[in-house]
Amino acid sequence: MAISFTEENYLKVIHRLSEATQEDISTNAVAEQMQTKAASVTDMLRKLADKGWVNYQKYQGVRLSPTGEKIALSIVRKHRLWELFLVEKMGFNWDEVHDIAEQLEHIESDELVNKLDEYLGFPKTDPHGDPIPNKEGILPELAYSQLSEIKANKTCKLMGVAQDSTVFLQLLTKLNLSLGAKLDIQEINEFDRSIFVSINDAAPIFISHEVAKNILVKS
Amino acid sequence: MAISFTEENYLKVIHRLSEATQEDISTNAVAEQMQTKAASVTDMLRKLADKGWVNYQKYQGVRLSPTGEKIALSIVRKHRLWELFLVEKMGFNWDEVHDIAEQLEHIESDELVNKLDEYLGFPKTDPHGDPIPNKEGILPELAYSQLSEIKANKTCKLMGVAQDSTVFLQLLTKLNLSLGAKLDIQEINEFDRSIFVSINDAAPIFISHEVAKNILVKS
DNA sequence: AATATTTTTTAGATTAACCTAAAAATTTAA
DNA sequence: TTAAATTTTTAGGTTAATCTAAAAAATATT
Repeated sequence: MAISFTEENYLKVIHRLSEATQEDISTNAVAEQMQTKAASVTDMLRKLADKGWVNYQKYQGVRLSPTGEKIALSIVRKHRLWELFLVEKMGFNWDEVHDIAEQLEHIESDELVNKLDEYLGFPKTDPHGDPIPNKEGILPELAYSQLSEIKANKTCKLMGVAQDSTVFLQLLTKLNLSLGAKLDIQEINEFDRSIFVSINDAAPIFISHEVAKNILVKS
Repeated sequence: MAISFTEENYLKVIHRLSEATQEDISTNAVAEQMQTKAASVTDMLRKLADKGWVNYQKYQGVRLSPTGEKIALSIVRKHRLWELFLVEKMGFNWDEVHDIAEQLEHIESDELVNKLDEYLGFPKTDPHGDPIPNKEGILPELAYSQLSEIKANKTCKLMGVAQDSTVFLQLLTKLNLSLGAKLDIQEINEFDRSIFVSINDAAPIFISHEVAKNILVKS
């Protein structure tokens, strides 16, 4: 069945919201992510339900159906492969690729996606540490912790970010924080929960709790 | 000013039709290329004229304005660079890339296009021998002849094709005809204007006039 | 030059995706 | 457990891109 860019974006957003919770996703939550009004979302949810891509009962919120899940994962796969392509092959920085990948993720050609995957060496993660679903739509679960949850005096490694907004990534870059960085937590301040941390054995600096929440690490 | 995919496709089609003639382009000609109805074309031409991308007077046909020409060339540039990328880097055949490039040509990022250009080594032509406009939108004029215009007993080299439909390109591939092939014209048959020609010094074969018209060569 | 044919435009509808404003349902709080 | 607040849906419109059918203009033919 034919699918429009808009429908793809809705499925992607519902998928993203579903990763964070087991609950059904509310109309308002979708509206906020789609930067649109709740009324428009209601219309679209009915349409997506008619097409069999979501389970939706009015006033009850929405979930992806198995077919919808498959479609969403194929979009995520494309998005992340293209992001990696842009960084690895085109020489973009990790904070510059999101918007271009938002366009490229809608290119329709399974053959192209699989060739791209091969060209990149069947990568497991994108430039932000997010896992790339494979051809079968299986997404390797990477069990990382938020830096904000790590105890003082522990050492860990930066494996990913929970956000890929330009401002956030540029801040990390400024702090010399990139994938693979070694983090030694010296101290956690009770007052504002900011973290005093040494990055790659350099002199320690302060990182806000807000930033630490969006940094994913492996012990 | 914002531009839609549809508007881009109209400008591209008007540009393509304008290459073949000095005359204004008729509504019907555009309709045929766009696979749509003349009435829809009329509406769109008025809109494109309002935006300043074409010069259009009703019943008088249409031409690209300088701005429209610039936009059209940037789409052609993207299309051809992506086609070359697909063949050179992704390993597609020259008859498989057209439809994917039709999608990729609408990706909006000057930075990406220029990086792609660099990545491909600032190529002059695409996989079908068509010239690639440079960053400034200048399209190198390649003065090739149709194989159908070459006299008997001459030798020439295959430099491009005047068509990139899958059926045509697959036929050429079957005949062992690809860019750079050496062609020795043995004889031109008066009856059907078919050509008896040796390809890369192999035993000569027959090529129809229709095929020869779509093969571009350099003497 | 008058008529027939073809091309192009206009008029009026349709569909997808959105909107605002108002109504209905659900959830929260007194 | 009612009332208040919030969320969601419905109703009715808008815009872009298309369509069909009919009217108007341009071109070709006798």
